[in-house]
Amino acid sequence: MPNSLILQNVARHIHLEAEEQQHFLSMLEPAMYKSRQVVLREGDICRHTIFVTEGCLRGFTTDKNGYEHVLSFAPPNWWMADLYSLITQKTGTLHIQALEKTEALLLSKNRQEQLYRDIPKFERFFRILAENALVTHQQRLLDNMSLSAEERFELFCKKYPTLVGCLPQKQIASYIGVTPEFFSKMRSGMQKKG
Amino acid sequence: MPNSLILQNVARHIHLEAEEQQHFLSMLEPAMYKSRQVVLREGDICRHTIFVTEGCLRGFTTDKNGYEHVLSFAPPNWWMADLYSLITQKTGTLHIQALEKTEALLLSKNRQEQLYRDIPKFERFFRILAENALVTHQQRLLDNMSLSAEERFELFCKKYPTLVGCLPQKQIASYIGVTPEFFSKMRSGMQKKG
DNA sequence: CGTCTATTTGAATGTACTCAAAAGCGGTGG
DNA sequence: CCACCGCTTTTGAGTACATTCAAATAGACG
Repeated sequence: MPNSLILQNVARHIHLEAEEQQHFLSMLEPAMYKSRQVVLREGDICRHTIFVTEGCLRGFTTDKNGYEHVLSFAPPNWWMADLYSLITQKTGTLHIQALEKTEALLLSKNRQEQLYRDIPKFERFFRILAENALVTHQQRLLDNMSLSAEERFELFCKKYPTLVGCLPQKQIASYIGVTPEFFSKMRSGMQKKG
Repeated sequence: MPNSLILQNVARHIHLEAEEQQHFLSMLEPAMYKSRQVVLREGDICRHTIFVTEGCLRGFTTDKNGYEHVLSFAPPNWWMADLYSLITQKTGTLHIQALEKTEALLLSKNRQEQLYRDIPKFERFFRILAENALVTHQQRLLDNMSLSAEERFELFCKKYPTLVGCLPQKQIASYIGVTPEFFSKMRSGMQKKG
């Protein structure tokens, strides 16, 4: 079941023969995280690309005042890593933590490089993945610069309707870039209007 | 000269044989833009990946109040495109404009896809390019959420020392996400301190 | 149940914005 | 070469969006 999810995910961009599928799957290690478990902490070297099959991860940093800033959520069918650390194999700044009981498939840095050699199509796959993520991040950057907190929240609701219901407000506040206190006030203010 | 610059840029991530170099170069079209010339406007479909060899481009959006927000600068040796529009071939939201007299090499969408077929190594090249850009944008997003305008400006000065001197303040203000008025006040405030 | 965390509410504060106007600067044409 | 024009930068006053700190309330989980 986790295997079919990831194969389906890969199939969105490249076609694999049956043997290639098996080879790819053989490179993955399953992993389980319990709610709140820390998957990667600031200062660690990120050694895996993570594919979530069940549950939800969050990637965030902690600033000098101790406030957390969420970079991304990874519900099922999403990829997650501290990309800077993964690429450079230097210590990173991202925390990755499970928001609930989470199952994932891990592709180690070494195996990923092996994969590029064995099945070059994966260069294409991860190129497309990176390009799409880049588009998303560029848009989010522009949204953060040009929209009010309220508009950013509305956008979040439109883009991630399934997440809105199940995430703690605190996490959404941190994602759109406001304090939980302000987020709460904003919401009660919005209800009055419509 | 422009050709050697782009070959050097590509060589940072993949090795090309002499014939491959020639084939690659044959796919590029040179382009010249005069100062302030618009390269791509909002609503256009982006049909080329642009490599700047001389001068400087800026990519920005205009919000509903008419304010501009700079997504990126492209000095020599940098790539530029409206990636969303380039990937989807739908109309985009980015403006691209020359900040000064600028020379560039253009790789059309069609040719780029041809390039992936002819020389699959380019899948790797553009994967690495996209991944690095993604890391940069992720970091910038987090910086925008966790740092003050002053800290963001200091970071900009560190990261792009060559750009700081030659760009109009207005453009830097727009990149770090403040109004030109506030940027001016911030700078005069900073000088007094040190 | 009791504890721990998330959410709400309030008051005071601050960072950055808006609008308006003056001053500076660079290029262009007479 | 100077004068003018347009654009950028500066300065100031008033304002707004969002934060900080504190405390009360509500939920979730063992």
